[in-house]
Amino acid sequence: MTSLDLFTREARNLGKSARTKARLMDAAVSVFARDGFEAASVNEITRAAEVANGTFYVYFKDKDEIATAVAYRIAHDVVQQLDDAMVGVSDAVERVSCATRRLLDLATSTPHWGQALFRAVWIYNDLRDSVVSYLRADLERGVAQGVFTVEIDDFLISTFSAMTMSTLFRRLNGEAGPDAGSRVAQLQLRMLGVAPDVANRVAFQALDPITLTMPVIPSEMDRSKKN
Amino acid sequence: MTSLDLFTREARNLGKSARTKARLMDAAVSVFARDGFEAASVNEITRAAEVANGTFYVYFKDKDEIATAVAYRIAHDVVQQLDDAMVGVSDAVERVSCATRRLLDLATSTPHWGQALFRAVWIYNDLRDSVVSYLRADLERGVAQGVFTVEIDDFLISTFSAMTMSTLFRRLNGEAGPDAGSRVAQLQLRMLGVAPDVANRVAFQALDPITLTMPVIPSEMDRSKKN
DNA sequence: GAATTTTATGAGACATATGTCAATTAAGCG
DNA sequence: CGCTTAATTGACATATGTCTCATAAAATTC
Repeated sequence: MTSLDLFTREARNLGKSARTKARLMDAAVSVFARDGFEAASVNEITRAAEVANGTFYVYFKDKDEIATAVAYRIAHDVVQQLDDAMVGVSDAVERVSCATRRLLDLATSTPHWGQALFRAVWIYNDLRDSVVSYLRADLERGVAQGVFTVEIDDFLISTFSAMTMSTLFRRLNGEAGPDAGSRVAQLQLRMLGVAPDVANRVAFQALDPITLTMPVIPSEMDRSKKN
Repeated sequence: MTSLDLFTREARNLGKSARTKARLMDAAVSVFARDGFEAASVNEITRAAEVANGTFYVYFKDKDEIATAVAYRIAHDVVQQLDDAMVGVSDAVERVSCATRRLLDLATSTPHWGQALFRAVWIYNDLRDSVVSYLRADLERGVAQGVFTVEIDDFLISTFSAMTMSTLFRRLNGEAGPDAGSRVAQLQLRMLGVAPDVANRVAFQALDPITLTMPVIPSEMDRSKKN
């Protein structure tokens, strides 16, 4: 078990069952991050969680189910926080740029979770859609404000997301440096129709250093998961 | 074995050994396309090739080796053809746009191979680099011609490629329609600094319908693979 | 604190994969 | 043809993984 046992910490005061489940989810995050979704095995997860193999099947039907549970939870928290961090910002150009940059900062600052987020968004389409609904709103706002000169539709949004996600991927692999967030934001803004000098200024302007953490809200979602 | 036994067809007049190897490679392509790189097993490949399990190991050390052989071969052919299809086009804007659109058309017209190409480029970094070296040349040409107003470096190229690749992915999944090539080309040109109206015109202008096919050159590369 | 329910355990049946090898079959050739 | 070499086979040893189930331990209730 690593020191990143965040689900566990969250479940500290809940029943034993909730705590065990949380241990498993934490373990899953680190195993997925280390070995990848496909290569990860249930055995490896239970070993990391320091529970017996059979215990796993009390809480999850199979590897896929724990993956989904973890993925949704992470994405939910991340989106929530990014959104919270932007109350008061009304300029669409800034919102779009900030969202990209903050997402990358956050995911990079906790690479385990970043990896998990990346794989989750990659694999689960509906999850991607939910992450992306916030983005759509900001893009449409920009069109309304007259600063974006593209048609906002699924194609654009997917392409935009792909730019962010590929940057996240390279950032996590060390192929891109700390300025990757600003750089991709700049390219995205140019693509959307923002004048190059404005894109450059906004994408590289300092970001007030809000601290975001990975999972925060001790929500009781996924209670009905056990069939 | 599917009807897309292209390696096999190519090896028709070669020795038995070459034909068996070709069967395996064809089988690998379709299994990889169906199950994905990681989920695919050697057993599944030999079953598809209708040869015994042991035969595989005569020709390839393991799954990775056949994957590499197939991947390099496909990428090599595709790049070759795209390049050939553009002799005489000197305008960088057109070159960049055509390359993206033609790659997508080609990969989509033979989805099996498109899948394999996608996964290959995704997984093998050096392969990506080789595909991408042509792109770099065109981008630099555009800067020299004064039509692109970005700095050409690894980050830009990766982002650019990610846009193409994500479009390929969605195209293969049916999430994007036939105009996806033009749309992504348009966005890429805007990103590079091409004026929106020019980007729009070039990306959507008709493409003379050159027929490209997946593997062409019966090259005898990877002869030294057998240790 | 005894009874009852919930939770955890880990051995093991079963499945599927990898890679090796001696035996078998097919090709090529004088 | 018959002989030699090349190619193919499939059983085998080994490994890894999934999931079940009888049972033990812990927690909760009365």
